[in-house]
Amino acid sequence: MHSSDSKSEGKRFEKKQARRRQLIKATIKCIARSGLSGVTMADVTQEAGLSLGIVNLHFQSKDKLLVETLRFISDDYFNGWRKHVIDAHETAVDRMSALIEHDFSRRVCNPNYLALWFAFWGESKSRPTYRRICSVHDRECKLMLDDICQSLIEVENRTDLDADVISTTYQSLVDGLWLDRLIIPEELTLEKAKLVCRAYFLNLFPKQFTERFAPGSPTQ
Amino acid sequence: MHSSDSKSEGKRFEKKQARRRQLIKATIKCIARSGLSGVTMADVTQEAGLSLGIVNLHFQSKDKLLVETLRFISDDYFNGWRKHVIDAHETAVDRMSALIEHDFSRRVCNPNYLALWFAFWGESKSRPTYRRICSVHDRECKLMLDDICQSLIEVENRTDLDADVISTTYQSLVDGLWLDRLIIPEELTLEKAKLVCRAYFLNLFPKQFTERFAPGSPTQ
Amino acid sequence: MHSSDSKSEGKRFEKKQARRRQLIKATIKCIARSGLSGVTMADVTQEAGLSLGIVNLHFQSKDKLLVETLRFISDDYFNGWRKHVIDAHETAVDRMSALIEHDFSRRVCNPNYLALWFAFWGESKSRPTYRRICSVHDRECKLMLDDICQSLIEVENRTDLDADVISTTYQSLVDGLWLDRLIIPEELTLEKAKLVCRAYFLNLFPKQFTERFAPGSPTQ
Amino acid sequence: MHSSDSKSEGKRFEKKQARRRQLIKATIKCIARSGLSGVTMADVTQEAGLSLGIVNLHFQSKDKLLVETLRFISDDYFNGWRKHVIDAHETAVDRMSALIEHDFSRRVCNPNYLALWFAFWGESKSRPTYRRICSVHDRECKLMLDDICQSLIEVENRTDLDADVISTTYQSLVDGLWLDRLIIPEELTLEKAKLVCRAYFLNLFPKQFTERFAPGSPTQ
DNA sequence: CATGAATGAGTCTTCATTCAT
DNA sequence: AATGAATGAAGACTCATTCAT
Repeated sequence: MHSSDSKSEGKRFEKKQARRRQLIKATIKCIARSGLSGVTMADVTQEAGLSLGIVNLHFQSKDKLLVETLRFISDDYFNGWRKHVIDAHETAVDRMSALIEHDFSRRVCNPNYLALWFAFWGESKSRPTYRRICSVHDRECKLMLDDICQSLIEVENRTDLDADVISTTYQSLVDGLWLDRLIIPEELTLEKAKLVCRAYFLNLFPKQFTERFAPGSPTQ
Repeated sequence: MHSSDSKSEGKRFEKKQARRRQLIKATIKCIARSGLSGVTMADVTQEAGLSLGIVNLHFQSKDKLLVETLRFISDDYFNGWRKHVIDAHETAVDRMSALIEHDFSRRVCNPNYLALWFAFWGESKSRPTYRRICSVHDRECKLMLDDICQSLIEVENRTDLDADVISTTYQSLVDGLWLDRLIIPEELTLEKAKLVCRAYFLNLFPKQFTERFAPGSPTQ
Repeated sequence: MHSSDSKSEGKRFEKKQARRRQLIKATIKCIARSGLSGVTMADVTQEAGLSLGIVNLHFQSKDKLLVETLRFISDDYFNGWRKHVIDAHETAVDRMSALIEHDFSRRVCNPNYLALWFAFWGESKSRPTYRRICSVHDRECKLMLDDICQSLIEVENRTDLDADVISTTYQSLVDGLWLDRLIIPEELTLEKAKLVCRAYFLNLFPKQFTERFAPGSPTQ
Repeated sequence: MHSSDSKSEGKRFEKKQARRRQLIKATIKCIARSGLSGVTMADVTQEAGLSLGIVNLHFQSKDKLLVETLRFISDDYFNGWRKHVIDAHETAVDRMSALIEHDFSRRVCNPNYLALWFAFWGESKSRPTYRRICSVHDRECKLMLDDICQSLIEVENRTDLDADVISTTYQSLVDGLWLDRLIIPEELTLEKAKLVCRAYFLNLFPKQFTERFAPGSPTQ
C-alpha cells in the first residue's frame, strides 16, 4: 500500500508521462480534424481510447491540455531544428540546406502539424499565452539563424548584406509557404516550396549554393 | 406584390446593406478581440448596438455571418490591391513598390485585419468554405503579380530568373511577415517589414530598385 | 377623413371580414401542413400573400387567430349539418342517410379538415378554450341526432333501443373513422367508412334502411 | 476495452433503462399537462427531478424523447391487450368482453393517456414518424380483433355479417369514445362508454352477449 | 390600413467539469 | 488511477409581437 521506493515512483511517473503524451497526440489529431474551436474533450478521449474524465485528471482543464499541446509541437519543432540542422552539420551552407530540408520534410510540413500551428496562431491575438509559447523557441531559432546567415555573408564576402534581414526573410518565407501548403496544397508541392527557398539563397550567395542548388545539379 | 415605387425599394435595399455592413464591422472587431471561436452572437450584436435577433434576420446563421465577414475582408483587400497598385501606376517597378506600401499600410496591415486573416486560416483546414473564399482572390492577385514580376525580369534583362518563383516568394514573404506583426509586433515594425521586402527586390533587380530603395535614398 | 356614412362603413366591414377569412383559410392550410405547433405567423401571412404584421392587426394575437380558426371550422361543419341534413330532408331515415353522406363527403372529410380537428383535439386537454368551442356545436348536433334516432326507433317500433346510446355510438364512430382516415387513409376509403356506418344502422333498423343500404342496392 | 465483468455491465444497462423510463414517465405527465407543443425540456427534467442536460444524454434530442414516449404508450397498450384479452381468456365472447373492460379501464382510459394519444394523433399529419409508430400495433390489434369477430359470427351463425366491418366499427367506436372522455368527460362516464360498446355487440350477437350484458344482468 | 425591420424572451442543445463508484 | 453518468452554465436560434414609416 505505502510502497514508494524510487523505482516504483519512477515507473509511476513514466506511466503518467505516457498517458499525457497519448492525450496530446490525440489532441493533435482532433485539432487537425475539427479545428481548435471544434475539439471537444469527448473527441480527444475517444481518439485516445480513454475515458472522458481522464483529461481533467492529467491536465486539470481543457485549456491546459491545449497549452501543453502547443508546447509539445513547439518543442518538437525546435528539437528537430537543433538535431537535424545544428548538431548534424558544421558549415553554414550545410546547415542552411539542412534547414530547408527540415522545414519542408514530411515530418514537419505535414497537414496535421500545419493545421495545428495556424490554429494556435489564429487564436494568438486573443490568447497571450499562446503567443508567449510560440515566441520562446522562435527567438532561439532566430538567433541560430542569424549566426548561420552571418557566416554565409562572411564566406561570400558580401558585406552589403544584413544577416538580420536575411534570417527574417527566411523565417517569414517559410511561414508563408506553410500557409500555402495548408490552404492550397495542390498548388504548392513540397518540392516547389524548397525550390523557392533555394532560389532565394542561390541568388544571394551564388558561390556557396550554386553547386548545390543550381538547376540541373542534383538536389541534395 | 406589395405596391412600392422603385425609389423606396432602392432605399430599403440600401438600408439593408448598411445593416449588413454594420454587423460585419462589429464582427471584425469581435473576432480580433475574442478569436473566431470566442465570438458570440451576443458580443457581435452588442458591439453593433443592436438586438440579439438581428443577425439571423440578415445572415440566417452565425456561420453565414462569419463567411460573409471573410468575404468582406477578402474583397476589401483585393479592391485595394487593384486600386492602389494596378490602377494608380503604370510601370512594374512602380506597381511593385506600391504593392509593398499597400501590404504594410495601416489600412491593410492593422492588428484587427491580421487577427481576422489568421483566425480564418487557422480554421481553414476543417472548413473548406473558408479555404475556397481565400483562394479566389489569391489566385487573381498571383496572376497580376506574375505579370509585374515578368516585366521586372524583362526590364532588368535577367532571363535566368523565374517570375513564378519570385511572385510566390513575395506572397509567402508577406504572409509570414504579417504573422510576425500579429505575434511579435514589437519586434517587427511596419518599416522593418517593408525594408525586408525591398531588400529582396533590391537584390534581384538593382537597376530598377536602387534609386528607390537603396539605403539613404528617400523611402517612397 | 371623417367620412363615415353607413355605405362606406359597410364596405369597410366587409373588407375586414374578407381579410379575416383570408387569414383563417391560410391558417387552415398551414396547420394541416405543419401541425398546430409548427405554424408560425410568418407561414400564415406568406400563405395568405400578406405582410407579417397583419395578423396582429386583425386578430390581436396568434392565440386568437387559432381560436377563430377553430370556431370557423366548427361553424362550417355545423352549418353543413343543418343545411344538408335537416333543411334538405324530412324523414329520419333520409336525414340519417344524408348525415352519413355529409360526414364522409370530400367537403367535410378531407385531409386538411381532419388534420385541423385532431390538431385542436390534441391540445384540448391543456386548452379549455378549445374544448369549449368544440363542445358547443357538438351538443347541438347531439340533440338533433337524438331526435333523428328517436324517430328511427319509433318508426321501426324497437322500443328496446335507446336513442341516446345510438346517437352517441354514431358520433363516436364517425370520430374514430375520421381518425383512421387521418392516420391510415390508404386502409380506409371513404366508401368503406360509409359502409361501416350504414352497416350499423342497417342492422338496427332493417325495415327502414334495407332498401337503401342493402348490398346490391344502389348507393344513394 | 475497459475491463468490467458482465455483472456490472448488466447493472449499468439496467440503470440506464431505469433513467429512460423515468424520463418517459415525466414526459407523459408533461404532455398531458401542457400539450405536445407546450412541453419543454426544462419541464420534463424538472418533473423527473433531474438536470437539464440529461435528456440529450439518454435520448439525443427532444424529438427522439417524444418518439420514444409514443412508442412506450403504444407498446404499453398493446401488451395490455395481449395480456388481459388474449392470454387471460379463451372464448371470443370472453375476449370481447375483456377488451371492452380493458379499453375503458382506469389503466388505459385515463386522462393522461388519452391526452397523449390525441396529442400525437394531432401532429401525425405533419409527422410521418408518429403515424408509423401508431399504425404498427394498430394493425396487430386489428388482426386479433378480426379473429374474435369471426368467431362471434360463427358461433352466432350470422353469416350475413362481416368480421372486418365489425372490428373496424369497434376500433373506431373506441377511439371516438376516448375523444369524448377527453373533451367532455363529465358527459361520458366510463360506465356509459362501456354500455355503448356492449349495446353494439348485444344487438349483433344476442345469443352470446345477452346473459352477460342485458340490462339488469350484473355487469361483469 | 398595411408593411416588415427590429426586438428579446424563451428553447433546445452542447460540452467542460465534477464526483460517486 | 480510471470511469462515465450527471450537471448546469452558456450559446445559437426561433418567433410572437411591436412600431416607425
